[in-house]
Amino acid sequence: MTDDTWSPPHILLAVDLVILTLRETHLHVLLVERGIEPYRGCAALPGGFLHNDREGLLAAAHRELDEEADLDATQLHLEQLGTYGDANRDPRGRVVSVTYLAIAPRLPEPTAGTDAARAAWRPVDAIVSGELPLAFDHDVIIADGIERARSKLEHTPLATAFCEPVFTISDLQQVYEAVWGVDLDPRNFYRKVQKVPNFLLPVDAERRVTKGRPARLFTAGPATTLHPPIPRPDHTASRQGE
Amino acid sequence: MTDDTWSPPHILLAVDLVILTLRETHLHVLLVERGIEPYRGCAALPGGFLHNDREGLLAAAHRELDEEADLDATQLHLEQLGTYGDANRDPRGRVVSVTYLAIAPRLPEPTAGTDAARAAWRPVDAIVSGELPLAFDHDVIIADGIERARSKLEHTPLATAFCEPVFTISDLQQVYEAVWGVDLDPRNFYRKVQKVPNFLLPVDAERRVTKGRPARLFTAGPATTLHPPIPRPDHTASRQGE
DNA sequence: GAAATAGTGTCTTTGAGACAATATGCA
DNA sequence: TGCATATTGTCTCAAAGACACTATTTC
Repeated sequence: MTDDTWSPPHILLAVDLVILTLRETHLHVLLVERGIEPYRGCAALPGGFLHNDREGLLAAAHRELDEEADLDATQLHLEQLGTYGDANRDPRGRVVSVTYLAIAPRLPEPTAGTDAARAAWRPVDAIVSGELPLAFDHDVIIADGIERARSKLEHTPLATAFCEPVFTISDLQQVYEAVWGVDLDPRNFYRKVQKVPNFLLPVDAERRVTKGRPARLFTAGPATTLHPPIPRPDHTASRQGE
Repeated sequence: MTDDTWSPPHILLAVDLVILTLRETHLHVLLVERGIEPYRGCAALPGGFLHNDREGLLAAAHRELDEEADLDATQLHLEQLGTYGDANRDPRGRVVSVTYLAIAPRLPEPTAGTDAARAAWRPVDAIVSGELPLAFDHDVIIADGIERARSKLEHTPLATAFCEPVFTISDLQQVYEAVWGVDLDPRNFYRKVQKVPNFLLPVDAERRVTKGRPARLFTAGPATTLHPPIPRPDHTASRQGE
């Protein structure tokens, strides 16, 4: 940064959270109902303004996660998604929002009696289709968050962050199918994820109640990137005509 | 965002740029010399504080690109890299910096007589190795920018942004080799990039002066993502020194 | 001619995807 | 038993990488 002269900035810095989870095989995002203008009564991402007392951005994200979603921030995958600062995105003035993407395992309804009482899980389908209008540019932020999650499923063990600490390969497949919005062959998926080194660690001699044959249980391994990756099925079949 | 009470924020918002280019087969980044404290005389990324008069973040990035690098912002690939807001990253107070990654073709030395007079291209090797100390956390920002560029080479036509409007496949290979820091087989590379639909468009019946056989010329095609990708060699193995 | 760079062919290994076949539980 | 889910096997095709070989220029 340089040493420009500048007028005293009247900029407010906010932190907003895109918290994704899986409910009933569908991807959901946590939204709150706004209590005041602008966009009063409208659905919006949980978030808030930065505390100026030397609070770091990531620390602020964790604080909002705790305050608004009543989620234990520890053990939750959290990463910076992007910063949104269009001049007119907030009618109150210049608000720049740093957004974070959080991935959570299956979770109960937000607890009443807390800041999170106004919060609820919403299926992302209703948002991307425009059925559920959102405050500010939060629809764009959510779309970016979903795309980020989709992309990271290919190369990172992010899918395990949607699962319980111990899970079956079928559980894992449901994550991929829900986030990507596709159907995958269970047999090929099974072999593929098992072949990636350090992706899944078998939990010795365990099983689980279901209808058919019991499934082996796994935990997330130490891998940070997947080699080879789990490729997302072709969503753009285009060919060159030379 | 919610409706928290908050103390009036004393936050300064800056925009910093990681401008990468290729010079003599090595990746370089544009750095300026700081004129005032803190870090006076130290190398730093070009950038500056946001003008508060409803200037968008991307617009601010373009403005700094023009002011400090004297580069024509049009035709330059520019994307948001990340936002850095650690509480103590700037001794003057709370400065949150939104960073952008810019990719430029081979460029001349920064023009004298402008804001860019203090600017110079520096090899990234000297920075990641710690030989050239940087102001603030700019070493981390540059490292993140390089990693972003490396990753995007695999799945996007970003490499063409390092090239002139018309280029040979050999030129393109040099980009991949410089950014990834590896050696690639020219014959496999040749076939591979040509096989990706809409990546390269042949320029009809052109050639270029060199020592050996003339090479065909290409321009960037309309592809936004590469199917199949150009895979980065296993970087757990060898790296090239020099 | 030799040297240098551009471009093609071919072989081997590996992974992706389709899908048959087998295993093991529950009603 | 029959059904449902889990797991294994096999086949085909495409892609990655190694590398011999041909093509076209300058010297």
